[in-house]
Amino acid sequence: MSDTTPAAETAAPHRYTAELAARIERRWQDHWDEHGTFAAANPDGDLDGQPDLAARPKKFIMDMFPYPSGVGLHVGHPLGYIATDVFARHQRMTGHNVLHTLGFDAFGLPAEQYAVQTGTHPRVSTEANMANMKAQLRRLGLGHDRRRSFATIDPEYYRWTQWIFLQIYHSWYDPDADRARPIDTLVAGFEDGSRPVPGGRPWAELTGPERAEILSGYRLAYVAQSPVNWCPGLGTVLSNEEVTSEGRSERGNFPVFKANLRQWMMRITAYADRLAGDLDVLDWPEAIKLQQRNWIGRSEGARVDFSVQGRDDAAITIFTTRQDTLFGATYMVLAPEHELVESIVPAAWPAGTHDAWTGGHATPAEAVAAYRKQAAAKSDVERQAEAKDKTGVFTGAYAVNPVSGEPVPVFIADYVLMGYGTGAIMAVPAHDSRDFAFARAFELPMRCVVEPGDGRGTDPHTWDDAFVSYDATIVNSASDTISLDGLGVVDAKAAVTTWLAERGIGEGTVNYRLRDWLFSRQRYWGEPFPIVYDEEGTAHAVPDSMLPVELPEVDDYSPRTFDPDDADTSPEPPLARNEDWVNVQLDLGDGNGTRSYRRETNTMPNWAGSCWYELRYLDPRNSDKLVSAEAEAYWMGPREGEPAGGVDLYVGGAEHAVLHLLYARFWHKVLYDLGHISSFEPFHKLYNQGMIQAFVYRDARGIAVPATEVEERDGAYYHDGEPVSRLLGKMGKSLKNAVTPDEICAEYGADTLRLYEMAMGPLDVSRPWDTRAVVGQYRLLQRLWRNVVDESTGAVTVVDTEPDEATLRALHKAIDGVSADMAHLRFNTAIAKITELNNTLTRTSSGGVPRAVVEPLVLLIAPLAPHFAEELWDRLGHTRSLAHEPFPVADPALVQDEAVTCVVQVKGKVKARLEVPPAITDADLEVLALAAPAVVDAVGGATVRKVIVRAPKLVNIVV
RNA sequence: GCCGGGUUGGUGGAAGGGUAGACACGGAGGCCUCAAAAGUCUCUGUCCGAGAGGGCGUGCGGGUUCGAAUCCCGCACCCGGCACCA
Repeated sequence: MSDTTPAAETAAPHRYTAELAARIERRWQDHWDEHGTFAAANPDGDLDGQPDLAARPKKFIMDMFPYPSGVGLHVGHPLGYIATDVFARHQRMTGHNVLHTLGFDAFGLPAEQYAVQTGTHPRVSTEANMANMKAQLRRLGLGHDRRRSFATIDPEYYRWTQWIFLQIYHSWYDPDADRARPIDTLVAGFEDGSRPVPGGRPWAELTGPERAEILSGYRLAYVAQSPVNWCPGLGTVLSNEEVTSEGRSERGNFPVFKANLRQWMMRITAYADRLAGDLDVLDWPEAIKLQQRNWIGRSEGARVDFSVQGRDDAAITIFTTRQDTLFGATYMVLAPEHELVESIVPAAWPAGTHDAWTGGHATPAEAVAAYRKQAAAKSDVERQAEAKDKTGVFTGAYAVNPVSGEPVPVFIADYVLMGYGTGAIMAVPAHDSRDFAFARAFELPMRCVVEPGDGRGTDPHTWDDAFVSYDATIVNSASDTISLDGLGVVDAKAAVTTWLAERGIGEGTVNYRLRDWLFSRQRYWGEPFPIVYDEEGTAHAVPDSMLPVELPEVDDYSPRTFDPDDADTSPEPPLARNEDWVNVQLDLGDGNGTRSYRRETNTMPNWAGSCWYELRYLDPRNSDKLVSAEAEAYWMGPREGEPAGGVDLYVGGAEHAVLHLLYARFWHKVLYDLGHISSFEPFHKLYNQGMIQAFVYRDARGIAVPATEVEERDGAYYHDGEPVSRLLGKMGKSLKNAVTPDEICAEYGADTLRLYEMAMGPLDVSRPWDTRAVVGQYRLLQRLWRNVVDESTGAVTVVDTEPDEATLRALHKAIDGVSADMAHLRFNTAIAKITELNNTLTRTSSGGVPRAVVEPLVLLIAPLAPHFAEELWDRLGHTRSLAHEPFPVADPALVQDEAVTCVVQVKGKVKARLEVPPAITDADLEVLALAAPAVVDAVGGATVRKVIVRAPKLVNIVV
């Protein structure tokens, strides 16, 4: 494995080799474990005991925890873990009480699929995978507080996941208080009459199921019959967030169909506004904030009622963001599923109905029924593929444009979605490209009400597309009661909104793209719902005292999957097969005594466990509460610079931008509203690490060949003599390009691997792995080792003489730079500065390196190469781990060089370099520069028009 | 289509509007060695030149500035997100 031959080992038995690195690493990993070096102290509770630690400023540093997959880690996986470890170690050395640990997200599809593949129980394979991953991670020297680690599959953990579910279930969103409150407060309102009961009947007269049905409309977790994403290939339903824009499952890439099913939902839409608004106080990458904002899709506009001609009792309510174009609404469209459609359809086509509008049907009822059937049969994918071709049919009904009083025909068309806004729109073909396309196809009238600024004229019939602009003037928009002509878009909107509100036919509203979160899955390997159903089918919560509802042992835990393309299938939860578990006799403590119940057989999605794990790290053994108030306030409470509170640094992949991060924020806010925690955001600072990529080599058939067997000749690549293509891609077993941390550790040691991963480039950027280049960091450690230890005797060679001033300046410059880089996660440049300093020492200190320089240097590299640094620190005569040793602090007086190179430019070109003192004045420098021979030559007697002096680094002479 | 982010040597990458290419890999050469490995030293953007030196250079085209990889405008390409959301 090592490059060293036996002969060299005899010559240099104390060289820093892979073997020595392995010994050192094992030794220090054991030492840290034995001494609990990375234990973070809580202010109280069973993790207390180190008051001096708990008195320090805290830093809560977190990684997105892993799924314990069966294939093991490749070098890309630990990138973020190493980065947080380096940061955590640096923070520990700058006087912080640091909480850094790692748990496992062990429920869910990947674990289950692997278990199914290997034919073992998910718990058995998952636990084996976790043990394997823990061993792989331990080898990297990650400084985790092991006492705080757990897995989401631990019953003691998912007991609290179920508890939180019940908290959400037992809550409703009070719009007046703008927060979640216990459902009891709602019931109390219904009982005493202070809040009208939906349906109008007194609460006392309602039956149990009727009450349950009403409360379902308020609960933050509720069961509803609704169109959901059904994925036969996975055998489960999926949330909107888990379906790609191509209408396929994010996992497995199977087709997804709309099916109308009774499923658990989470009322995340109640939090849409806060989830969008609170992003402002978070220190997150703008790209991620933007993705969340887009997903939530807040849009301000107005609700407008259009009366239906000949029907005093019916009005069509639409949502628009362009109420300023109301005069331009020349027709309306309802979604095919809209509930009003049937009631507005007349018996016969109105006289003079355009042929193109009827779809060739004899009556409106026939036309509507045919179109509805056709629309329902279309999958989302088909619907999207045909997005450009607008289809629809006239309902035979006319509505009235409320401002102009003109009749407008009402269509149904599938380009209007039932799930957004009110499922109905006013169509303004002149100023909306979709309406324009539809109007062209159906020969509908258009009216220009926003003056085009591009010289196309005001006759829409001559246009190629709609004129869409927010920066333009309204025209053609006047009636007896209102005129918008001459107003800008913003003012016109305000005027229309006011006008509508005065007449009670509309108001300004806000709409969201976000839908409620589909929360149940038909899987075995997930948290059971703490819910049972009585004989009438009414859901009841399992009382807290009966938690956790444990996942039963079953013989057949594999999901029932189907032909991926067969939409005519329906989900079958594996738990439903277990009648003994499903049918129970329970006393729920609600006064009804022991009764028969059926358990809920769906399980929670794998996002559930990751929705709150940050909180459990704080107080992992608490059996009374999910987290003690003191621990939560200490580690996550709001404070200066972190107004929402939360984790100080959360590192993970950008692929969780919407899913995990949105769900976790939602749960956190519910817990905050209910008074369980003091922070109202879970993650204050978020950082997305890049991906480690690897070259994928493919032969003529397009099949990946093992990357290690590929040879390069003259810029081309060959495998077994055959040419292969090369493309940068992901690293993975299936692409035959995976490099494991174990291989690199064996060949160079974990410290080299850590350094290499951190030195490759900025943490947030993706870059290709290059095994050949790892040796560079190995050489750095060897050179630094040699500056301290004699390779043949093992003796420490540092000297106690004072370093010269140049060395001292180099040291303090490095300290200064490395400190700033560490604090800002710029580990690549920190390593460059350490390398530079070490190279300087190697070059200048042949008689032994002064201890006063080596010791700070060892501390500088300690967060990056901790075992290596601990070993040298020990050999330098220190008896305690350096984990809590103060990080070196630069002396400002020594940070600057004694002399700096000043560049003298003439017309922007460098003509001379001067060595000048850093404190030189502009005036002195100008004199020096103008006198330099090379400058005199370059100026050549021309008139100096201007001299720009930026002492001490630059002079620019303009002639 | 809309919204983000990016494009710097053979490679990964450095550069608060002020010496472009730090640090590292790879490559070339020297030293050490019987030899090799390891180590170490020098060179390594590109073109012209024996050399001193000079020209050109941060995806392309403009602009602002004494000075632009960096700021502004336009374009090309790559990556990511959303996608009939009214």
